[in-house]
This record gives sequence, structure tokens and C-alpha cells, in this order.
Amino acid sequence: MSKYDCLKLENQLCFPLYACAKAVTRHYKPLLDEFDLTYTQYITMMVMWEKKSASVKEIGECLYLDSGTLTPLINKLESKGYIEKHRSDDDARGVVVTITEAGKKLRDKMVKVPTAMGGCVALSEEEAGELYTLLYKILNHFDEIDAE
Amino acid sequence: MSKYDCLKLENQLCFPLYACAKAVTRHYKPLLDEFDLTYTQYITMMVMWEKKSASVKEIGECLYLDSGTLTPLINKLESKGYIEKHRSDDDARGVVVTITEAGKKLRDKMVKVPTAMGGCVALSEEEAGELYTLLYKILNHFDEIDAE
DNA sequence: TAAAAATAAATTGCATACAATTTAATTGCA
DNA sequence: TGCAATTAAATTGTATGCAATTTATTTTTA
Repeated sequence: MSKYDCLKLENQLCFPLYACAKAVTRHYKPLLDEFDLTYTQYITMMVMWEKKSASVKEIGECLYLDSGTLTPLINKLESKGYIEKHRSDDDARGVVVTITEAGKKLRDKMVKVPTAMGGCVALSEEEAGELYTLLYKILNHFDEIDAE
Repeated sequence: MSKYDCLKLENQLCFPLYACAKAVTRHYKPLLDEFDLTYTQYITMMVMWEKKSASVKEIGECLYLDSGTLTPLINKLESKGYIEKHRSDDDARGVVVTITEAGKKLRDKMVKVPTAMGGCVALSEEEAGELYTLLYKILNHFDEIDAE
């Protein structure tokens, strides 16, 4: 019982969160290498599969990423042929990102990825649900703080 | 109900994990800026506060980091005066990192950080415990997989 | 309506992460 | 013993992340 206990690694909640997130993306790598995508590129494609078309700002809001991360990432996805960029007609400051046919086809090939990854995580359906709820509770609270 | 549902961002467990870990380290930043430490430097100091002395390899095992990340990070902590590096007597391949007096003093100043951060996370004691358990369940399972 | 404020991307700079390679030293075994 | 295999750090290269600044454009407002 020391006043320093709060600074012990084993008493942190943030550390397993940090370590777990890294472990997950690390274990995604071999699955995604097959498609020549990084994890961040993969979740960006998830946004594009759902939206078909979105501004950099909108993608950033979905993924909690800013233009500093997204601009080079989107350029890479464009050079791979999965998306296209063009200036917005409505607002010349904005860039609209649109999914290509190749990008849509990629979706069919990648449907097997989540199942393959799910096998790694080893939580029951119920535990996964609990974790999901707790993580979004934290995320939503941060959103509220940041909105101020 | 589409076969693509598994590729929706909202159905991912890994994404909130990834986003949450980033949000947490982002919210640590203003607290750690005061001490001129990054989050990774902070958790490295946690290991040093507990162990007083450890090899780069041991630190890496605690934090799930490799020498590619730790070598430059440890050099920075050394230049700040919080730790010292020297070759191991037992094994000249190894480097032993030791905490300095300044490093020990830093601990006293930083005891308030975990409380300040805890206020941000907004989970009950019980929820925090659940999350902790679930995260280590995933981490431990990855450790088992990786040990093979 | 013209200047000020705000906004969207891009750019710059710094700090991770981590795979892969290299270097130096140690182990293990033939 | 002597060399092959292993190991610990360091190094190299690529890809984030994100704060801060810059540029171009749009909105607000005096």
C-alpha cells in the first residue's frame, strides 16, 4: 500500500487498452497484407464501402482522424485504384472521395477478414458485447468533452 | 441483412478499441506535456519506477514494444536525465537501463496524473474492473498465440 | 459589401510502432 | 575447441497519429 500504487503499470486501465489495440492491429497485419492494405487503409475502405462518397472531413469524423493522417492515406488508396478524389462542386475548399469499381470489388474479397480476425480475439459473444458497450461509453464521453 | 454487414464499422469490435486507445493517449497529452513526457515515455518511466533497473528486452516485454521503438525512446529519457544506460556486465550484448535520482523525484510529481486521467474516463469502479478483465483476457490470449 | 472570422485540406515536424536487417556477443553442440 | 545458431540492441524504412501552420475558399458581420 504505497502512494505510488496508482503509478504501477498493473493498476492502469489505459495501458491494457493501449497494448490491446496495438496487439489487435498487429494481428490484423498478416490478414491485410494479402490485400496490400494497412489497418488504417482498411477501416477507411469500410467508410467508403458504406458511404460510396464522402469528404475528407466526413471520413475523419467517422474514424477520429485528421487531414494530417488522412491526406497521405487517401492518396495511397487512390494510387491503388480503390478510390478517386475530386474537388467538391458545392464548396471548393472540400475534397470529395468516391469509391471506384475496383474498390467495390475489393469488398467481396475482404468479407472473410472479420471472421478470420474474430477467431483471434477469443471472447464469447456476451463478453464481446460488454466490451463493445464499455468502449463506446468511453468514446462517447470523450466526444462530449471535446464538443465543449 | 447483407453479407457485407460484417465489414460495417459499427459492427467492429476492433475499431472502438483502436479509437478508444487513441482518444485516451490524446487526452493524456495535456497532463503529460507539463512534465515534457509523451505517453510512451510515461509508461516506460512506470516500468523504471517499479524495477529501478531493467534491460531493454525486459522493458519491451512489459510494454509490448521492441528495440526499434525503445532504443530512441530510451535515448530521449536519458537525455532528459531520468535514466542511465550502460552495458551489462553479465552479457555484453545487453544494455541495462537504471533510474536516476531525477527520475525518482519525477515520480513524486506525477502521482497526481492517474487521478486526473481517471476523471476523464467516466466509468464506474465496477465497469472499469470489467473492462480491465476483458482487455487482459484478449491480451493474454494473444500472448499464448504468439508464444507458439 | 468589404474586411474579419471560420473552415477544409494540405503541409510540416516530431514521436511512435513495427518489420526487416545488421552488428556484436553468447550459447550450444558436434 | 570451434563453428553454427541464437540472442540483444541498434539501425533502416515505411506508415501512422497528431499538433501547428499554411493556403484557398466561404461565411459572418460590422
